[in-house]
Amino acid sequence: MSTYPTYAVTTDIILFTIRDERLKLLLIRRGGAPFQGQWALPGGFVNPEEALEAAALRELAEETNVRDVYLEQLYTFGAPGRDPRGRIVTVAYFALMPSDGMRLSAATDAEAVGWFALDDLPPLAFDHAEIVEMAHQRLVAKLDYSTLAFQFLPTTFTLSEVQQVYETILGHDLDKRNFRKWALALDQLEETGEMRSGAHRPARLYRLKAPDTVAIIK
Amino acid sequence: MSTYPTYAVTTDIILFTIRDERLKLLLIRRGGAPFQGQWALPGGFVNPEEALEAAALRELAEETNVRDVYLEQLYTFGAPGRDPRGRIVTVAYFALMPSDGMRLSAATDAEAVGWFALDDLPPLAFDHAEIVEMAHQRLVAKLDYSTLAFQFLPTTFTLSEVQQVYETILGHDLDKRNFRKWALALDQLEETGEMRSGAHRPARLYRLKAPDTVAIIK
DNA sequence: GTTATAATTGTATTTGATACACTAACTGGG
DNA sequence: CCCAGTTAGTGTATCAAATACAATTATAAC
Repeated sequence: MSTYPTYAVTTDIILFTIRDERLKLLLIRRGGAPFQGQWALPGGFVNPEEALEAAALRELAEETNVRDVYLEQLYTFGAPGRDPRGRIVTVAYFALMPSDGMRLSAATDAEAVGWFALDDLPPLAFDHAEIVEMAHQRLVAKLDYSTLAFQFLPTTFTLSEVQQVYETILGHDLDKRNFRKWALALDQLEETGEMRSGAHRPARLYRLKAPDTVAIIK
Repeated sequence: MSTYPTYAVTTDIILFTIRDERLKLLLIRRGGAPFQGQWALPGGFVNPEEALEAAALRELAEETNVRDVYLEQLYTFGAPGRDPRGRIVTVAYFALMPSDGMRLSAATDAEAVGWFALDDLPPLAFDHAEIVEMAHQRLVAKLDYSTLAFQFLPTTFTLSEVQQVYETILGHDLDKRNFRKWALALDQLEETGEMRSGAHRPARLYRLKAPDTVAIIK
């Protein structure tokens, strides 16, 4: 137990949102070597006194100016050779945020930041394509048995907006009456009493009973 | 990107099995500091050219002489201060094995190896109690939507044995007819044609159609 | 052969998932 | 002010899956 090897540890963040009725992913263009100029997941090295999750949030804020996201650990990637700089162990975090209220800004390591549709990604640095694939699978799987999808919505929302989120992620349409029946039967929503007025018939606004919690609904 | 901190990386393994109709967990008694003499999860440092999963399997074999288990990554624990020796990042793996055919032997770091009922654990070293708790939650959750539980069984088994596994993990009895109907409707089992003879009426033996695969059954 | 024990089997009921079409409320343009 | 366009909102009938529930069969031990 006297001596043991050490490795660099990073966090990478797969941040999803929904824009223009498409599922999108946040990428940064790498400013330095390796893979200079290529698109990659935001992330970076963990500081000595910093929790892993805190490192993920800090990197996301530094590189993209995004804060207040839903975050959960996805998987840890540590195969030898996955980074040309040497043995690097990466703890990947999976994040979701609503479409509104984000302010992006390139900073620090990143020359540029951008949202990409998941079915139209550029070539990615490192093994990031694999990481994104796993995150996508997790997202789709969790739609089924959790209230994860509500993390794509602002604090108040209409049922049609919820349905839109599900349809976008699943990639197909859902029956309106059945969807609403299901959503209300979850016992996770309450009416705000307010209405959203647009160009047409106003819609009731709802909110989550427990806004910051993702419930397992089985 | 010129310099960055490095940390020790370990894997810990939470190995479950079922013995004496109870869910049990494999622990080792620590031979060295810190927490000398306390019970802990098997695990250890990752070698420079070794994949994380390979490290978990190697540690398990070295410390307990257990091989050929079902293994999946559980979670990565990296809080500063979780190990008194310094910053150590641990990738925890969740493992299952059938009750038969195990040969335990203490070796290397471990003074002793033992199986403990999950509801009767000794005090554990480090943050291992937290890790075990998470592994247990994952196990129970996956019973519901996967064929994970079959990894507790040998290659051929009776339906009553399957039911026993479910009842043990869930902690309550299940209706025999409904359970069998459900199990066969999974379309994951096939009859071997053989029977298991015991003290009473012989039972049909079944096997998994895909023995080394855990299917998602939703 | 009698007893004890585990294996095996079916039906009726309840619950949840699905398929499906019309009316209501608003905005904007004429 | 009324008409056209568009989105919000609602109920029922059918099908599938989950549940509740008890008697018979095959073997070993005595």
